[in-house]
Amino acid sequence: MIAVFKKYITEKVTLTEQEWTLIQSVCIERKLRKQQYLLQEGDVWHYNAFITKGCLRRYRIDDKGVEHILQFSVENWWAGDRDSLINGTPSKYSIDAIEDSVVILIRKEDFDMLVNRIPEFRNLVNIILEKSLIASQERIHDAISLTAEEKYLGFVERYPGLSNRVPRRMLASYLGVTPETLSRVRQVVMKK
Amino acid sequence: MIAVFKKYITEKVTLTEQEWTLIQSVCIERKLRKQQYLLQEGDVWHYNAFITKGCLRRYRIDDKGVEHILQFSVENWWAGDRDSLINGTPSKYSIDAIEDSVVILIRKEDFDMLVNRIPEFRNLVNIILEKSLIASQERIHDAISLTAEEKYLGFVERYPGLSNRVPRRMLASYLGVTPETLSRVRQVVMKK
DNA sequence: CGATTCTTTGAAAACAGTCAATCTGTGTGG
DNA sequence: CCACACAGATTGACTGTTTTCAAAGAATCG
Repeated sequence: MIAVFKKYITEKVTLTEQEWTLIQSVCIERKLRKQQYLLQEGDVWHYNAFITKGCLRRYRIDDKGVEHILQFSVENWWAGDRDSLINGTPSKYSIDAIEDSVVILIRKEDFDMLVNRIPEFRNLVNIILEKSLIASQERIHDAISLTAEEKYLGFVERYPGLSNRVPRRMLASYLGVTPETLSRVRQVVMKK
Repeated sequence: MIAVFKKYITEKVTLTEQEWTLIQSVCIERKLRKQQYLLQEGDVWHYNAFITKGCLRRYRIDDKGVEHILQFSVENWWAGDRDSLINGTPSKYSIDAIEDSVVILIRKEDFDMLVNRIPEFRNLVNIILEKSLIASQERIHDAISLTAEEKYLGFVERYPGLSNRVPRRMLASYLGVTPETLSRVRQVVMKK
């Protein structure tokens, strides 16, 4: 499954063979069964995780026991908890697999080494950061501006594949509405 | 007012005198009167802006003419539209001053030059990016999880100075509720 | 001081949430 | 392979919160 990662990397930046070998040398492949945790709330997160197969979610649980999903990550995207990683603090999030998945883990020290030794890699990481931030801003905008129906339609439009891939209650959680509300919203949308 | 910027920079990283001179050479100071635009929706944004005095807001206007504020920026923080800056696309946002303000503008080309020539500066920029992303994630969590009252209390706690500094209707817009709701929420909170 | 904008208040309507019951689909063990 | 159990999704009735619309009071600015 590391081939997926190589493809991803080489499509974005041009690397020498040595550079790729270096990257590969610090990659840890890990399989996750559906439901399995990659990170549990309270633990410290030490990696960057790239998903080569499957789908993960990062979420928090509030005082009332309700889950709130911050992110879905599928193949060719990254997962992890930046806050815990950078500050070394216990994570507020849990991450688990919602499908059988395969991820590539790179330890923070190794990742930093790659960033320092491979300028192209640094660029790539930076672009990802920028994109993530821009996407977060969009999501904030949607969260504070849109009705439940608009949020749902916006999600379907933005992530066409995902809306049929993740369970509805998780989609509801991601959108910040109850499963019941999502169900009703979908009914209305269907009739149009 | 450039002294504010120098203080900010030198508190975060150690620079040689030449490096600071280089930075200073590309800084453009601009005063903004209350209400004045720094960026108007539809324009392309070419800068990074550091606020040395005052307070700015970045916002969008929806189809119904309602403003939705994505960000407040006060002294010692940054403003701008990353999306437009990086992709060269017309901005979806407007940025204007909600107090008489002073900002330092650095053109994108100059900023990139600084990042390339001054490793410490690159680090600083990266840390800011990371922090912004972490903060955005927190805000998303709040937006999808909290009630109006909790959002308000959360804001007051997180930005104690700001809640009395920005007009209430703007605070409401930032939180994603109507001014009326915020007004009522505040009443309830006062009585406790 | 007058005009404008902002904030608050009130009442009604729209919207989303809750609770409970039913329906559906999936996976498991017999 | 079937039947059953279980979780997820939907539906209905109700409650509660937030919005909307309208108007009055407060603050701000020229």
